Amino acid sequence: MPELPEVEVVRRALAPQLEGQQIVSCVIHQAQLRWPVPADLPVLLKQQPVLEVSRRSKYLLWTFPNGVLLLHFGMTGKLRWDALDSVRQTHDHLTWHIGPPDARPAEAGLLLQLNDSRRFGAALWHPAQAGPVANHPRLAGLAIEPFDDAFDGAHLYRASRSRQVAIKTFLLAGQGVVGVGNIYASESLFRAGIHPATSAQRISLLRYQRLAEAIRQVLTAAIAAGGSSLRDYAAPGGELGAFQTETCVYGREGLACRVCGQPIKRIVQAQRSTFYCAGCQH
DNA sequence: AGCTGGTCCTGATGGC
DNA sequence: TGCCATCAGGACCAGC
Repeated sequence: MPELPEVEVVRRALAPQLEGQQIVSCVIHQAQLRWPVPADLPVLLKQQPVLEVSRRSKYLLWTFPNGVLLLHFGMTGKLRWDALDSVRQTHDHLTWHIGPPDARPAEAGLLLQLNDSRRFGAALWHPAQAGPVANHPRLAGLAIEPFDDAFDGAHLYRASRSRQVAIKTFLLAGQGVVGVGNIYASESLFRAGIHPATSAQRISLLRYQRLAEAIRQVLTAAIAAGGSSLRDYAAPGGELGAFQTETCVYGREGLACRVCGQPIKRIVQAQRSTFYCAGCQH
């Protein structure tokens, strides 16, 4: 599932391919995603140049002169390049025809498909006249980015005061830092040696400093691992390969901990699986 | 204000 | 072999 590292990997691949190009056309095949895709999106995007491809939390942002397109990949969303004459595949919900900035011939360029079988993803529009995209309702309340210079243990510590929920649940809620999903929450807590059921408000500043560092390390490693599998992504006909990040605890219930050998445990917190090592995490 | 549980959706899985 | 029930999961949101 796309978490922050996956979205960042996509952004890095997509930015040089999209920036400076124009949206020749845009077609909505299925408007019913997490929220309805704006019906006027094809009109808004037609012949608009892509100025920048950026990211906020797990949202991929395409900036145009007249506004910003926000893409969220939910559980199963992905982008795929296709040749112009390709047949649309099952669950391709949005198609962009991408071409050179001053392209007269409509046959120039490639198709970019948004494919999302579970339709937990989203495609939203933020008009330029509404001000900075950070004002968008979906972005306005988001916590700090994990790679922001201002993100550290003290930040997590402050954000967790009066929060009685388990630290794993607190991380997933995205109120202390964004972009840490179910996989990386378990992995970060393992790396920091913190038991996932610990109440967020009862974790010391020192341990939060370790956790903040662990989050950065885990996400950095995941982004680095994604780079290799993504190489094909940008090529026509290529696909985004399965993300082969080596996990320490996630999905390893019953297997030996890579550090101490104890069997990895699985519990359910807030209806989400959590994996941890009772030997390493307290 | 904080917390719990429901909700959207489809594909994979397992039981019978 | 086929059918059906169950489950996973991001993130919002209603209701306590």
